[in-house]
Amino acid sequence: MNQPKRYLITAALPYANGLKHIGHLAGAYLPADIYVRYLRAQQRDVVFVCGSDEHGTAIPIQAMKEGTTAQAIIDKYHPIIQQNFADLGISFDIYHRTSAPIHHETAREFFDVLNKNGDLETRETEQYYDEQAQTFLADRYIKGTCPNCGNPGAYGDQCEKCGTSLSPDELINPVSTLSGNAPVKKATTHWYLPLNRHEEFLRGWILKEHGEDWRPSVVGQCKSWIDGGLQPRAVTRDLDWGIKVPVEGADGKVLYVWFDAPIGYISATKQWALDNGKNWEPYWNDEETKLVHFIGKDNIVFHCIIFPAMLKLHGNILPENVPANEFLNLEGDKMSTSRGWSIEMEDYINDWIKPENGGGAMADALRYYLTSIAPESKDSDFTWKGFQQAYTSELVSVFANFVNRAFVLMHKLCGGKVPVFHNDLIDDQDKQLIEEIKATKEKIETAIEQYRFREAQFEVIDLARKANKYMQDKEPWILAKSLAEKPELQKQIDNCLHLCLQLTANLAIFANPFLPFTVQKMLHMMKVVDKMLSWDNAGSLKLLSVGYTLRAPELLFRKIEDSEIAAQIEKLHARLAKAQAALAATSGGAAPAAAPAEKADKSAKPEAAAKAEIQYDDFAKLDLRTGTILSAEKVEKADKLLKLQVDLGTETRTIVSGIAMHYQPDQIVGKQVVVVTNLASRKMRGIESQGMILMAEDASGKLHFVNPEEKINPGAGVS
RNA sequence: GGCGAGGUAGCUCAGCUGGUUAGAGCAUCGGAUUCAUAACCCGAAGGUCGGCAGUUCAAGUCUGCUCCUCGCUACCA
Repeated sequence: MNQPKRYLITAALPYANGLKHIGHLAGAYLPADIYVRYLRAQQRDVVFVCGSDEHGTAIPIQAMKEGTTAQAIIDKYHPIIQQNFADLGISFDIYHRTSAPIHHETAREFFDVLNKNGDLETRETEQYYDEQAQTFLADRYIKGTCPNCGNPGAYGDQCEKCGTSLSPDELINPVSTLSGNAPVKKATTHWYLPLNRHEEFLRGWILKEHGEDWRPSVVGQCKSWIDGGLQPRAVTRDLDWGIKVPVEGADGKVLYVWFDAPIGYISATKQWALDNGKNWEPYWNDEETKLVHFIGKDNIVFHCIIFPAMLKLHGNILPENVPANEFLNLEGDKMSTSRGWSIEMEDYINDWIKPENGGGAMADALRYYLTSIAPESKDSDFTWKGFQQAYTSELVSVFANFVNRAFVLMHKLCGGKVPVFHNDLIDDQDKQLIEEIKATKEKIETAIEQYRFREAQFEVIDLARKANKYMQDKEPWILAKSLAEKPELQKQIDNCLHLCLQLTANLAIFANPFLPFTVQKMLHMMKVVDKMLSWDNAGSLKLLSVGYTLRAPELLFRKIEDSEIAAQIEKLHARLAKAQAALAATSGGAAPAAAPAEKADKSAKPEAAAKAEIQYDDFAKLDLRTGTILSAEKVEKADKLLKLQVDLGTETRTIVSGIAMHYQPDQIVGKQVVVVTNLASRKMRGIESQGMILMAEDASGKLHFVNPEEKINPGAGVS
């Protein structure tokens, strides 16, 4: 598609259960915004849609925790996130929300079409059901003991302490969080999207058609999924928060959030069209529309496999590209809101973007640094020092300094007006600079169109660098000293500054997608209007009219003091300490060691996970005994498992334990441990495990043996 | 364990179908300069291209093995 008729650009819908951090910004929203601003400058027909993802179980769960309703949660976060994006210059054409009626209609229609066409399957399965609440329980509504780490407050989909993904069936002693009762199994029917039917299509479309133009990591990830065998995926759930399944008798069932969320792109487009008197249909149905999804790498499977399969079945166009980014780390560690190691967009805005702190210029400062370290091909690292350095030595010293020099000199040496260019005096340096301007245009075009924003932005600064050198070589301030005896030198001064000013105007065009706030300031100084930023004007040397009076220079950026950076770093650590303390307080003295950032973000902080009260008889069912580890070896093809031989006095048992990440086999031989000896045996990795070792987890997530103060005889009862 | 993506100067990254002394920006050091937010300009130093073997006249670039990081996945009592 060389010149598409129109573009539809999407950025991943943020989940409306909390604030979003700068890693999200760097991963999806910023690159998408740069791309869109670039397209707009080219007068392309482009719509940039995004919005809050407001369904899914984490929303009502969050509501329970905050003691409010699901509706209140989304009504709280939706406007905050929307405003955060606006403050950072992310220029959505619409920031919609999936709770909107038009989205419900759109998603139901979508489901309906697939269902009526026979593109879905139904299956009956056994699911946990809360008899008191008379409802099926979504995974998140079931709690129990984590089979991996023993955390008693693990959820049915994931243990937040150890980060393990779970299914409700794996929980030990499952309990409904609605009534506190043990749930029962009950049959329920659900609709499935049989992805397995589309393997051939996906293989051809992704691997053959886009094997070259999509990012290697995206293609690789897809290939991995397809090769792993695509399975039917449940499209509906038993839950009361979401979009009702549009089928007779499907009461209490809603569309699974992964199904309705991407459809949010379509409903957002519809709403945008309504608001602007446009027709939405070509954007999703016409082959000449270029659809691009900007996402983080955690979203690849949805946007490259599942949603395209849905779109194809529904008769829509498919994405032309899905430029997924990797992750942004923070000062060397994974970013995670729940762990307290993150910079929320809101934090940055409060500390830097408020008018008294720097305003839009500081939004551009963040945009600049995040783009310069964009995790396009691998995870990258945000550091405050790096932020300050990139800002000071590139944005300010090279870019802003050139603009300032050109303006100051123009005012000092050319009477505050754009000087005339004397064509008869043009020299090789002038010609070369002019060539550089034109070359920059093409370099930026090529880079942006291939989603290489880091490189594109580099070219902007690089042009400013060349401009600095040009000015340095020409030295108009030196020439000015001899004007008295050689008045003809004024012509050379004029030529130099004429070019520098035209180049400044070009810089504004080039920088516009990246630094929109700064560029507005430049336009003001040059007394020109937005229209000048049209991409067609790039490369032109007639952007500023000869004789035109320009405003006095004003600094584009303020200085960032070392103390500010030190304060931010300090703040970061303070927040971490605070979050860790809060976690420790609520989860019985333990904090997650390394909860996966994304997963942790989508769920709220673990709450005190007190188990239901039991009677002595319940406890007495356990047969706990001391044992001594006689030998330990790593289990083949399993990262976490050790196979232990444990001496229980009267017998020696084989126990498989998930502690390999914490102990070397030879470290633990001879250790005394406490064993649950009457636990039903279970086979793991082909080894029969005849018991369970009790472990305690410390605040860092490390496991420790629970054992007698002094060594005693193996087989001693514990009670 | 399986799969995927990466591992190139202190940092962030370029290096296409193998071919002159492996490049850029930042940081560092030295010099020059003052129009400019001590910025700009010039110069220097800095890499056995994760490791080992192989193919080749020639490998950062191809093949095999291996180590490390990240992600997905399996295992998880």
